[in-house]
Amino acid sequence: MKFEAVTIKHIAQELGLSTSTVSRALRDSHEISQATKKMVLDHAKKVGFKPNRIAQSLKERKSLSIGVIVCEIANSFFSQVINGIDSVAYEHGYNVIIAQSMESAERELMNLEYLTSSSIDGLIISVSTETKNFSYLKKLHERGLPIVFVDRVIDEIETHKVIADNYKGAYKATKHLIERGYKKIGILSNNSGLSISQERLEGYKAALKEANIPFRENMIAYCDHGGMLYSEVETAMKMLLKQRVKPDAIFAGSDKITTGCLRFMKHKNIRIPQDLALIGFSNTDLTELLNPPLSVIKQPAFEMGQASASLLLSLIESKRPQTKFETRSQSTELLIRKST
Amino acid sequence: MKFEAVTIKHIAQELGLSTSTVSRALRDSHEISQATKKMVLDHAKKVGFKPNRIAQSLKERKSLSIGVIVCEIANSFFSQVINGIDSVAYEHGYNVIIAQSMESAERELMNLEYLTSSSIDGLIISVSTETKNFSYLKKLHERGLPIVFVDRVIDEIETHKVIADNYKGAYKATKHLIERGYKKIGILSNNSGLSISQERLEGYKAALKEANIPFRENMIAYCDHGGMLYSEVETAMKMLLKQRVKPDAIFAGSDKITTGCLRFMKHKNIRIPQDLALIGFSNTDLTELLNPPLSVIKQPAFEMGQASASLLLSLIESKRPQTKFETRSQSTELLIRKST
DNA sequence: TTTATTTACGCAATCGTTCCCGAAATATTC
DNA sequence: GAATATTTCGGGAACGATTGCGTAAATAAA
Repeated sequence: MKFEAVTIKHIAQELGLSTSTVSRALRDSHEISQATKKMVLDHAKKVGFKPNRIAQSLKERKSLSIGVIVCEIANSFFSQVINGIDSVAYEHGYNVIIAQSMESAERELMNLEYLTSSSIDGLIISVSTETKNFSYLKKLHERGLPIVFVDRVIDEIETHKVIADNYKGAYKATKHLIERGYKKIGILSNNSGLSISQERLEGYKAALKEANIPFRENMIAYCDHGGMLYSEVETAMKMLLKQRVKPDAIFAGSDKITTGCLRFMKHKNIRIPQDLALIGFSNTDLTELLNPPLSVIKQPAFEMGQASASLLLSLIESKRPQTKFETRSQSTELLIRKST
Repeated sequence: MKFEAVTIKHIAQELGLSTSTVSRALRDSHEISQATKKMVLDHAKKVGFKPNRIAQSLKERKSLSIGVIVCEIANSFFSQVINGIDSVAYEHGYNVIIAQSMESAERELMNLEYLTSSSIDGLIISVSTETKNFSYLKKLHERGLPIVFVDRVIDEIETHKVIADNYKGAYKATKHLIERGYKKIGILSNNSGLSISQERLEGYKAALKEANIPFRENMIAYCDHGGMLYSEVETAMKMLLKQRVKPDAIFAGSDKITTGCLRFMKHKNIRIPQDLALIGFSNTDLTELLNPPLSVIKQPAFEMGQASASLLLSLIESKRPQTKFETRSQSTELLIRKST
């Protein structure tokens, strides 16, 4: 099935002009007379001419589309980020091509190859939990592909990065728990290799230290795939609960881990917050409707998406190679509810 | 910033061959000797050659990308649909370009113009609540753009459609309420113009009729934007509750309406299900963690996405214009929990 | 040895736009 | 009125990959 479009050549023929003249008239060049311009424009409108973006891309050597790789679209945080990206990309006439890594380094690599072969002008990526080898990404970056990291960043590559203030968010959450009287605070962390995990762990430790509570290594359990599988949250929680000194509160490190933890506690009939308090990073707008209403640290996901898109566009549209990069850290919000 | 890629021309030059030979060697043409093939392939691999998809698209007159328009990405139902679309599109080497209408007919039209000018090979769309004028879409379809409707379909255009079994879903939900002893069942419907609203209303009516409960017009309230704004759910609920005969149960017609309704009832301290029972269409995986755990009708969103993508691809890749179209209806699931 | 056939490759056009040149046609200057 | 400047347009070459056609050389058949 073909979708026959009208081209500049058609217009030129019907109007007895050359394609160059038509092209210039459409682009409002100064070297075309008002009369011809009007004629061309009118006719173009009449026949519904739409420039072929693919031909333009080939000629201009840019595709006007940006690639986005996140671990999962159907995740409230990332879907909000995408929403933000979409909003500014759209404004600037860019397409957004989305791919999911599903927390798999292999799929991420495939997506990467795929998107770059699709001639994207730039990339926004939040690396998967599994990714340990950044060489391909690095190579792409060195070859000149504009890249912006969002949320899950890596140090090895110098470029713009957009993150939430994970340190402070975790600090605030932990401090809140301490102020509520909890002293044995378990932390359900995302994959230890992730930047967000490390920052959040630091924030957690800082709050403990400030309250003179010693940090215990066995109070930390990792969910290597960010809670994408319920089973890993379950295992982590069981590990935490079979310690000699059981935690009286849990601080969960990601959206899926937080809700996964809540699910676990419900299954085990653990009362919240009496038996065990719960606070975690989460971006669903349903947290206040949960049982109990969940205290959460909320990230400005939409704004983070917007920021990363505008940074990427500035990178793409800059004439000469950038050398100054910024890491934009956006503040999180602590919402205190019944679970703590 | 440019991202200089290696082209066929480079390879040809370095190997002392013509571009045609290189191209043919890469495509494993029979008219190239094994020796040259090997030489080209090895060299291509060494320099990391990736064919320029834009040039291919221009030549082949297809872009290998499909457009998707939904009302909102950050909506559990649609993000799952997109997930399904992505999974099959990716397998077939297609890009997915996503746009959001935000329930606005104007934005939808802009997205439509935008995506088609981006030379998409086909379109999957779930129309916005506001859309009343389908002429642009119709024109596109007549001009040969393959289109598949998902969830929110329109009768005016004959093509493949993928829907959930809305009639049966609504019927099951209403019947369930009746069996639980509720007789005054209010319905919080999505925009009345939408196919899904009509089908769900019919299912609701059928269940009432079967139980000899008369249908009352004032038991139905509409949320014209599908509950995208909390305020419209609030208004609708207030309207329902100020009737002379107040409902003892609510059947909500969409994801956002269902959770919006729950939110409203919490704010008003309405006990669920004692004062008012609640069941609704929803696809969030958090419903069992809500307070109370919500009885819902769940749609096979991921599978619907998959189905629409494969139908679209069959349309795109079919040699001659299709005339036989199917409407694939996928069954919903009734999950009974504490809210009813 | 001559003719037919196959093998292996290059030339050039094509997809739809853009843009560098050059060239009329018209306008301006001395 | 000749020389110069300006305006307005067309020719044609890109962009990168694909492909029909042509052809030289190598091989096979007569």
